[in-house]
Amino acid sequence: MQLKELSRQSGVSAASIKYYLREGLLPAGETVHATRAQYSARHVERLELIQALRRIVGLTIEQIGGLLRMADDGVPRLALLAAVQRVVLNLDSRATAGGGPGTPAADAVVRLRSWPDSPSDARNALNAHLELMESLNIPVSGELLDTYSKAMNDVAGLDIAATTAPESVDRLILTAAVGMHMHSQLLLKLLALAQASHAIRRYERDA
Amino acid sequence: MQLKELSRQSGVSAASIKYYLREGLLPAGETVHATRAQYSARHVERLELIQALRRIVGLTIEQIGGLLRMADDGVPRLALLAAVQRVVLNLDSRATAGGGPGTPAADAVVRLRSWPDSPSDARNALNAHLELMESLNIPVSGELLDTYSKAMNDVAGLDIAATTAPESVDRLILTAAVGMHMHSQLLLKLLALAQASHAIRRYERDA
DNA sequence: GCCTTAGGATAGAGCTACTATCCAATGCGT
DNA sequence: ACGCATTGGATAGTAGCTCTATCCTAAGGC
Repeated sequence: MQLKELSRQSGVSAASIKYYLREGLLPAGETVHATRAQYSARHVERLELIQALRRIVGLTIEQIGGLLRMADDGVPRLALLAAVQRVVLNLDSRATAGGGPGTPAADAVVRLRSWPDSPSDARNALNAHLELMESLNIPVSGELLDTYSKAMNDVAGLDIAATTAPESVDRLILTAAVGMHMHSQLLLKLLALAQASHAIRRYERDA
Repeated sequence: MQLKELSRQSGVSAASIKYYLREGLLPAGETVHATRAQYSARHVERLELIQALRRIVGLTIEQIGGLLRMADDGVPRLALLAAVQRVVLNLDSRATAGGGPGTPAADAVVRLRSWPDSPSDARNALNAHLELMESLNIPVSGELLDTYSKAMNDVAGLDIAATTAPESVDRLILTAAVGMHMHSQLLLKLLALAQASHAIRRYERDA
């Protein structure tokens, strides 16, 4: 199929497809002649992936490009999942310069939950975030971290258990990114409702 | 003090202050004469609040304006807190048209946790989100919701208990917004670490 | 042989949050 | 009294992002 047909099937405008080609999100079609290119079902799939990452997950073109380039370079799946996590869960605060000493609180959490103690984006992000909270004078008690981390441990156990390894790398990215986003948002919605409920009870009691 | 001094004390450029005045984020100073205005310590505080909401919490000018106008209109604190929650925790997906029938799953959660059963932004957002997940074919089991909501109930209990009512409304917004944002981000960082830990264990076992 | 399409380049549009410039009016220091 | 600095108001420009549109030449298909 050629550009116009690809546009029709994917629902993405021809101009946008050209833009994605320029930005390296979509591999070039097979050039038959200087002015004719063939696109395949893979291109349709790739476009659907791009749309989902843009519209549902809300990633930027640059972030999507990074993930897709990793996928095309054959990066191992675990590393790819870590990259997905980084962009979906915002682990790349500029403050996240890896390799710092680590906060005592984060170390305590990792020990308490007996999580594998290896440096990672998630670990660095946690350290950076705890330091940020400290610098803002927001207290983080051991009890709070304990409760939070226990809750997240329970949740993550279910999340990972529900994960089945998909066929293609593109689909791995799709399900991982969309799933992570939806689950984290679900968590925040439940948090909001729980907070509101507690707040109502408290205000009623005070009144 | 006049504009230049206000700019110096707050660290915000004079041009930006003018912009905030135009957008109604900052109340006009007391006009002494046609070309002279007096600003007070309240203006400095307000600017610090605006900066925190922009740079730390990442709200848009429009969202900040909405909150500040509510505060200036003397809206009750509980309603103000709900508004803060809405913008900080992203409860305003366009799909959140309140008053729908409600999903059975959400009803079940509310009953299970014995949360006050009143329609609210949080409740609507949860309903909309569950419907969205369903439309995307992402299964949400009762067990998952149970685990998630129990975790969030525990967490919210601590969050609310830690809240002390601040003096001024401006400070209420500041501590609520920054606190909510930092706590929700902390939760996501812990979720990331927990997921990564579970994933590593799983991949190791599979390998 | 003409119409359509590909690819490449470039420019514009719409959004957000500023930033800069220009202006007339006017107070303050000297 | 005079001029510099400052104010509010208006307007325009900038920068980053994601497209969208236009223009062009080359070339294949009917």
